[in-house]
Amino acid sequence: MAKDTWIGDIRAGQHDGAEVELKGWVHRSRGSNKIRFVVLRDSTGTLQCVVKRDAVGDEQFEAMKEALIESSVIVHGTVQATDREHGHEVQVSSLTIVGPVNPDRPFPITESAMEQADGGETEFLLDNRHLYLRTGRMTTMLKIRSTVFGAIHSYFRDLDFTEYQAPNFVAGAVEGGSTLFEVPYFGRKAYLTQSWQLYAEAAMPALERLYTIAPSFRAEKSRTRRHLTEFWHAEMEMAWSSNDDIMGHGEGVVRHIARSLLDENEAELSSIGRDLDLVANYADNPYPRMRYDEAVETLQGMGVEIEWGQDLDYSKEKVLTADFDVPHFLTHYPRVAKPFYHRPDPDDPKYVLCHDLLAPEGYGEIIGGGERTWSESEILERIDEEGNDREAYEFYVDIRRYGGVPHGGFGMGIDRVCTWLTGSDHIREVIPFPRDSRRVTP
RNA sequence: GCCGACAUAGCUUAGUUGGUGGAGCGGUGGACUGUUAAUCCACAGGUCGCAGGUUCGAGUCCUGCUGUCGGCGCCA
Repeated sequence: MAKDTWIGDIRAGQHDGAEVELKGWVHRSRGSNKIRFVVLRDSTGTLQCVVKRDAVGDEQFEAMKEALIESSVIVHGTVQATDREHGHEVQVSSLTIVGPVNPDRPFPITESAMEQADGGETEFLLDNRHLYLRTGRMTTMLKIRSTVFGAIHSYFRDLDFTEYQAPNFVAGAVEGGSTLFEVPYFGRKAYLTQSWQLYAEAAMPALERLYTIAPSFRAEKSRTRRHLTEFWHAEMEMAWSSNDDIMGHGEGVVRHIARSLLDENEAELSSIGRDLDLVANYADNPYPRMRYDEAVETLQGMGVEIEWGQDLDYSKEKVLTADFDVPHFLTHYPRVAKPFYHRPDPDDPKYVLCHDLLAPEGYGEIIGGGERTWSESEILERIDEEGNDREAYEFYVDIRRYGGVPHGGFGMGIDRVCTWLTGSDHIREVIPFPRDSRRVTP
């Protein structure tokens, strides 16, 4: 039963002249009542199969004629190298329709629907997501996405980081003010996690260097092309490290992702129209670091209305990054603009030792991180300062009572990185079943 | 939470100052032995999102509702 012949291999010339058994789905079918050209699709590509009535007999020929788009079929035939469009085709000797498609409900996704969506993902394509995944564009995105996940794992594992899992049911918030998804929990309230960070800090004295790839949940009613309510979060935490050390790894992992895409998915990137030189730029060049104050001065110099102490919102990030040709780090935000766990700068406690990584081309923030407040007295002071409940963070504070050390980490929005590196118009383009404030189905 | 758009066949859409809703794709039937979004002929397919209102007459104008999309804020 197992499949052993793949369209990608045939197109690479590995089966020229050979008899093959090919399993796949009908992508297109056309022809006359004596000869049909069936473009077959599998996970590795498409290939034209030539079905002649004389070769397969009336019964199989009629069956093929009736097989609609996305019918699953097994064909036997001979691989032939040709000068025609696909380079290779299969001369079919026999075929079986495995799973037919009902003509009352034909495959509903048309070229015009996809062109019109232009990556914008119409309601129809979102409703029929299980079928949209089969289209070339979505299949390509899923392959690129897989490379990105693999690259994150290989970056951290090659540097002896340990992969570590935090709970997804939690009792309290990480981000001050962010909205949590509340779930019933045996008569109590629990929440879906927004970040593994607090639990990562708990394991930091044990593992010293740790990372995770996990979903995070935020109940924000955001209506933008860069937000999901469930997104994939790559996070790392490291003992004995400074803000600069952490940024080094943020830059390292992003450049490694860009390099991996060039090494493994050049054809896929080209097929969705991505400029490879841009991606190479992101892989090969260092990412500059700029202090918050500098950014504010730059913006003020450009005539943007901004006061010191304000967080930089997306519209300001966009103005700031307009001329950037690689991602830039923004560091040393005002203490008042950031949550309690950021460590105040010992040289000037008006600031915290933190960083955001801003992607170019207007894609916005892809990483947020920095040093953590690590002494008991300082963390209590910061919790009180923000009016948080000490009790809710008891275990978090307790970590610091047993050999606290300087440490830090970051969180990276993997879906945002995928959106940016593929040059996509919308974060929904790079995840199979996107979740936002208005959609949990299919 | 705030602001702004949109809703016509399975899909993508046209529809002029209000006057009998068209097309392409897809489907069905037929023709065709080398097609590349194949081509050609024919047929089927519509509560114009829902509910009211104005009018002799509403897909078109007005009100409300629902849904969807985009932007802001917040963030990754």
